[in-house]
Amino acid sequence: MDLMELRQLRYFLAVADELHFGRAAARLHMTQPPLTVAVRKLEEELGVELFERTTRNVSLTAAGRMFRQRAGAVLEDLESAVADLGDVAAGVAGRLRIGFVSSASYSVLPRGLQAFQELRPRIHLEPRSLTSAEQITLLLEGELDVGILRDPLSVPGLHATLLEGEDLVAVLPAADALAAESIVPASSFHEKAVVLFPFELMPGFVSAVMSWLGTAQAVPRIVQSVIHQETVLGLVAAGVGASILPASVARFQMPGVVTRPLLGSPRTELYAVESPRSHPSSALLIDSLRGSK
Amino acid sequence: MDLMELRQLRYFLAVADELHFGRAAARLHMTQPPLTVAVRKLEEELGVELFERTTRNVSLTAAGRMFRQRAGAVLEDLESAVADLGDVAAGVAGRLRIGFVSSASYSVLPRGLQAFQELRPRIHLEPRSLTSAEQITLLLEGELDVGILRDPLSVPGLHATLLEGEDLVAVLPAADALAAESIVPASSFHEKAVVLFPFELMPGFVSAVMSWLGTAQAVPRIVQSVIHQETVLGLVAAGVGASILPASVARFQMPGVVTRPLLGSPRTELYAVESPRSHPSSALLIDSLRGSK
DNA sequence: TAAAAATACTCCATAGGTATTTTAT
DNA sequence: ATAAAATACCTATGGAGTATTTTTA
Repeated sequence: MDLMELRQLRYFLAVADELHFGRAAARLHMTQPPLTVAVRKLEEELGVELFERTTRNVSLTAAGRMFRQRAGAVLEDLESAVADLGDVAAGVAGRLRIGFVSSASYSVLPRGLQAFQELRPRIHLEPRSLTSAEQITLLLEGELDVGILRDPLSVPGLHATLLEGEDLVAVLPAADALAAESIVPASSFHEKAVVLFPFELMPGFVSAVMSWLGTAQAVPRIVQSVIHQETVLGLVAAGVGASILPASVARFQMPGVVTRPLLGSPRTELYAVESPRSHPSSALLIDSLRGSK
Repeated sequence: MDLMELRQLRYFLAVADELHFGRAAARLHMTQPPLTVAVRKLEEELGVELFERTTRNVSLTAAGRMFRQRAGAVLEDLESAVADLGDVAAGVAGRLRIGFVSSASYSVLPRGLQAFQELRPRIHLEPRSLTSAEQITLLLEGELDVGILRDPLSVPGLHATLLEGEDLVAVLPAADALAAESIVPASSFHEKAVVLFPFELMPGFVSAVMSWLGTAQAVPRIVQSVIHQETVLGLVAAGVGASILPASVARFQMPGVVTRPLLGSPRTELYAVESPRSHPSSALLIDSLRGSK
């Protein structure tokens, strides 16, 4: 059964169409004897008679009729796969696996994907919400074509493109003393209860925050590490602690939470990172993300 | 493109699974060099790179990922077709194309098909209402596996099995003078307006009727030739003419129509006819039709 | 430097050709 | 008697093996 070959299927289908070995051979640009032999061999391998033959008449058996249908469909499927291959290689078809940090899902991502989809309607986009660390792992394994993440620690083998920079802001419970300030210095976070993203999952972003705090030797007390911006805001509103987040959190307008600019205007940056063995349209996607800021 | 072979697809899929030419070759019970060559050749034929390779790392390209899906599905489809082949050849699966005259659709057919379907649930039955003549043509062409028809003129190459015999009856408008008789002789049809099936479409049945009429040299006036029993009854009810039909028409109880037995009790017979190149379960179907009379 | 892919070559299995025979109408 | 499938035999392409080289992490 492992010896069956497409050649034999093509021969079988030609004979099934013509019901005449001579004409089928002509159509296949070959002579009749090897065709007869090849079809016989196929029947032996399958253990089933596909044709009833006399020297005057060739006709399909019930099994042959069934196999004609199925084998024909198989060949068509294969041909359509081959036809699509060129399009995928050229980057006009296929699927593109995209990772993104949740904070990208409100601005860059939706607009960028939409712009890209208009250029490449036959590419199926598969965006997944992932942490920066997860994305870097998957990008290196080739399981992701493009990652959208914050402040990547530069990783060898991955090329990063800046999508947008954004100021960081202090996120404070309304009742917090610091809420009275119009601008918050790093020193004021010293010994303060703080809710932050876990370093392991967002190494770039957290180290950016830490380096700003380091300018004033401020060492905050990390009371919680949580992954999602929304959760951070909830904890701040509940008075668990203060936090530092990208300015775009202001979009949420959460009651009981106020935001203040930071002294020295530290920034966080959103990058698109391309896998070395990514889909050929990855570059175009990154352009779309940059263009639709 | 016409040179692609299943062997190459199997090789490609093995390498795509292992992402390592050496291990893939082992799995295929072959050595590494010819595997490398075969995959390279496949890529050349397709005009597309399926793998990114270094001596340290083999990974799929976007095109390769797509082709892996599609080619894998193609192989599975083919294997399932091959697996089903045995069942079709053994007659436990497949489709069975059945022709029947409309008058069989009330008794033999439904019961017979149901009985058969219980024995062979995986065979898909395809019954079609056809005239006797159409059935004989299709049976000879191998386009039909079994035909159910009346009084076949014996045709070389077709084997007929008697399913049931039935008396013929006179079918008369209620107002007809013959309706007063309790039994109708052939002679009374001489010169009489008669509605009958067309000879070309039901040669066996019509010649049976004619031969009975011939016993009394009766020559009726054929005023209409129609195909369906139901239409014949409508015309008789409308007073267009008398007719001769199988006794089972009594089932219809049509107002304005009476039936009378015929002198000499001529009969019509329902046969199952098997195509010479029919499905292996044709014989079983015919048994089912006979058994459930 | 070591592991793995690529290249070079050799051999033989088999696909396909030519010539002929068999068979069914 | 003839058309077409089956058989016999031959040839050569190319698939697979062994030995070796090249590459990169």
